[in-house]
Amino acid sequence: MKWDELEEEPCSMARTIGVIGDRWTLLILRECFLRTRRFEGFQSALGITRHLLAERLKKLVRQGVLRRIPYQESPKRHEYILTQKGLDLYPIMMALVHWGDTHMVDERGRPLLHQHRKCGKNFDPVMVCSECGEPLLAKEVHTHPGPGARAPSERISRDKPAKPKTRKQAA
Amino acid sequence: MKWDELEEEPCSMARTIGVIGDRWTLLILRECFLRTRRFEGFQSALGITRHLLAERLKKLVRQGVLRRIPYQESPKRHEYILTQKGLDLYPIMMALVHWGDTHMVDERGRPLLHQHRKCGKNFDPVMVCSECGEPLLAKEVHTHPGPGARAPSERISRDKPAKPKTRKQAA
DNA sequence: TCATACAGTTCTAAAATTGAACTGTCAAAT
DNA sequence: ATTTGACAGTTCAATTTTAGAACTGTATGA
Repeated sequence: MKWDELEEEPCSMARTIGVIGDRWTLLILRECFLRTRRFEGFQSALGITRHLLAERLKKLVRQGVLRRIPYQESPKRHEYILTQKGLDLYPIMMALVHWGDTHMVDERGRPLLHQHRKCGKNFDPVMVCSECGEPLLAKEVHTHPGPGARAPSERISRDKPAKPKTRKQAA
Repeated sequence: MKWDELEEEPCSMARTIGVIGDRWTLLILRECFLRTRRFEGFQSALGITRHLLAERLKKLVRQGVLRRIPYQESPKRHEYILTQKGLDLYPIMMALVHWGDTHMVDERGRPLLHQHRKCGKNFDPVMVCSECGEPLLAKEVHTHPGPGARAPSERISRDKPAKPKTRKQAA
């Protein structure tokens, strides 16, 4: 599977991954949300090679996640600013941070705290159902094909139904 | 930056990316949430090379995201099951899907609908503040260093304060 | 005996990433 | 007038990853 094929998969997650699903891109986006806007800023904050940084920024601009805006003439200089499409990545960023806060902190605790302007408190992000407002648990969600689903015949096979025949003892 | 260094960064997002931040790993996890459990199941659903699949599964097991459980003796066969740590990735998956649903669908509409058992409706995931329950907007969140932050002197520089000196006209 | 299911491992070729140097414009300092 | 430094890239060889295909080995059923 080539990476531009990802964007044509009938799967919203695959398409998202096609746009932001690599390590450097995610780190670049972290910096965007931390208000970094310029080439040198990204480069020195991340230690990414200039080559890759240039390429990733181009891709994010092409995808409409960042906008390249001139801030100075001669020599022409540009800032990279999140578009609305980019700002909409915020829940993904927060979800990543929260999982790290939950499962990857050391004895010292969280590297970063988040404060909600509206209520003034440090918070964790919680994902809830848009319809009833209850927190979402994987077990309580059922998926079914939507209008953009691939026809059943095209669908990729999953595990066989485990037709148990006579196998020597499952453990 | 090497990839195991990522996990030692004082940043929860970087650490999370160190565990799940590559394209195949994310797709493997999608399959896990869609109930795929076995090597062949992942391989045929994703078209990933067997080599990479084996490696990624090993890493996810090492990281405690998946557990490798025997389901058959001779030949020994195992299933890969999400641990609680793995199940906790659900908000990340849903956030990825939701962004794709919002920004990457074609005319045909969403490939997959999600139904919440509790309320019976198809829903979108919404990220809210754990303290006040309001939806989170990037603009309304302030970050500040937590106990696990790197000492200020070690901190990486961001853009210069744009000391405007006398430059020829910003556009 | 032969074909098939399953879960890998091994190998080479192709692609992506790293690291370092280089380009070019302009401002400020010497 | 010349040098230095900031900035935003581009170029290129060397290394690392990934892709693609074949191979290993146990066991079942035909």
